[in-house]
Amino acid sequence: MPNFYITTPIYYPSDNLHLGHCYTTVAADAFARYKRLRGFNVLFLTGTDEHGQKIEVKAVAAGKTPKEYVDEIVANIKELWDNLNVSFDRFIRTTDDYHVKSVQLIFRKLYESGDIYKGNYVGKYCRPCESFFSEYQLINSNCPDCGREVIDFSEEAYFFRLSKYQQQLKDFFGNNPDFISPNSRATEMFKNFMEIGLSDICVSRTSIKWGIPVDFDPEHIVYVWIDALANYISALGFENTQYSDFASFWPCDLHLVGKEIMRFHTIIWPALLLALGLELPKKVFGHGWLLFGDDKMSKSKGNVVEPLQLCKRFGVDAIRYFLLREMPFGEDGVFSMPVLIARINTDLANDLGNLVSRVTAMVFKYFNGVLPKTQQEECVLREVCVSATESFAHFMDEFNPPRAIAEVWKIIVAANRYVDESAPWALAKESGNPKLSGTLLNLLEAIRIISVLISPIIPESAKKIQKQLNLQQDLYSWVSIKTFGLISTPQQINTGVALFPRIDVAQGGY
RNA sequence: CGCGGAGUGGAGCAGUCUGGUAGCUCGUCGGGCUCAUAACCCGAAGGUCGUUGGUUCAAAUCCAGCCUCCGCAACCA
Repeated sequence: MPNFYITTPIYYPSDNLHLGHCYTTVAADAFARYKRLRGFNVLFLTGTDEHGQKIEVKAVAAGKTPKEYVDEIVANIKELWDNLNVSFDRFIRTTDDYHVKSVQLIFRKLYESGDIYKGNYVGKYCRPCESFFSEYQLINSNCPDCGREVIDFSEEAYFFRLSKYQQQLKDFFGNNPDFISPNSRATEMFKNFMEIGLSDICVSRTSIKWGIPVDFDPEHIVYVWIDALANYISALGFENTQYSDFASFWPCDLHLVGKEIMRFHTIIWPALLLALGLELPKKVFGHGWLLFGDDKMSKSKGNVVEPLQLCKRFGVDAIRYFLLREMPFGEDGVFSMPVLIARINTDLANDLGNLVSRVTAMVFKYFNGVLPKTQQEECVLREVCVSATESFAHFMDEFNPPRAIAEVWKIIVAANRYVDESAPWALAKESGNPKLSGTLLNLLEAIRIISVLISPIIPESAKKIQKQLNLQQDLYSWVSIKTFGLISTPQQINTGVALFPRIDVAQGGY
């Protein structure tokens, strides 16, 4: 069985997560589930990046130690992933002992090889904000956050020789055109950074206390680059004894990240790996942002929709479906209540939910819930199912959920049309017409295939549908859905409640 | 002249790489059906594809200029 290693970014638990974080994680989950369905041995990693000044400050304000503070948030995050049915295999926290150990060993290794050296960090500092800025971040020579005066600042720090790897990185990009997806982001990275030239980056701070100390120079705290990025290999057991999956799962198949951290994952991270003599990841995919109204959704702007509340109100799968269906491939998408509700009502309730409902209802109405022994009727659905399954796989392999989902809906739409055109209620009037059971069999078959295809997207609903169909488990495998016509009759099916109740906007649905 | 992305019927988008009668979803209007979650199916109206110019037998699609909006711009996890 081939291995597949997929990661989300590790999230910063300075606050509870918002819907944007959910998007990244749910997308990664859908890919992980899809790969498992295709027979891959998947390792799906997520976690939290818990060090740094912002958390230190937040904890003090809350009257807690940093660890107490993040423990609480991390518990919330795990609850959130649980509610969203995120099937991660491993959860790493940068405060985990084994990670701390790995980071220290990595830092030491790079120092000994000369890729890390001691130098002087020069910048601007805003006292009230306790923040550092580079010269050109300043607005009118003042702090970009509060507008007050900044002072010159200099401290001893360790630097990583990023500049040394410029040519190697260029060569790598040239030889691996698919390394960065989508393509527009590759262009952006190349034009904005590679062509301008890379300079060394500062990888330690003495002004921060909450972090991993450099073990041979404990005044210095390892700065976020190495601390956070190293999670992808420490979680496999690189330079620690907690796990031993490095040999089998590295290099990573897919780092799924937001577009704002592309630079770290496509330039700094590969350079660090080169310095360590390790293989580079196969792909970094930079997705767009979930916009709320017209703004980027962010904690500081306060335009945050509470993910747990959304799940409670509309159901997990409605939220998962919305996120995966609505976000254009690699680009920004917009969230709003009306759009969410429209998606639920039209796609989920009217198309999918109603299809399952009307077909199963007919099996009960005409056959008391047991479809009798019958011949397969030739119909258009066979062709639609086969081609949609192929296209679905194609788009999922390209990490393009919206297009993949659209393929499933081609089957759903065709099945609804098939019901109308074959008019089972008319067939039912001629008692004993074998066409009636044959028609319903075709519809159950289509629903079977639909249930498998959507299982990575909306797993809970897929399971409910499969329970209603009441088929043997092996008819829900990927191999089985390539063939239309595997259900044998007689077949008893189960009743079920409405999969996706319509949201009544007039009744104050939101 | 910092870099990149976007501009397509009322709304949201696909199509642009590999030129060849402009497509999807929602909405609107008309019709059909009655199995179903007032759901489903069919049909219609509606766009000179931001703008100007060029290449071509032919351009939303290629080239050049311009306008508008957005994001990024090295230590902002």
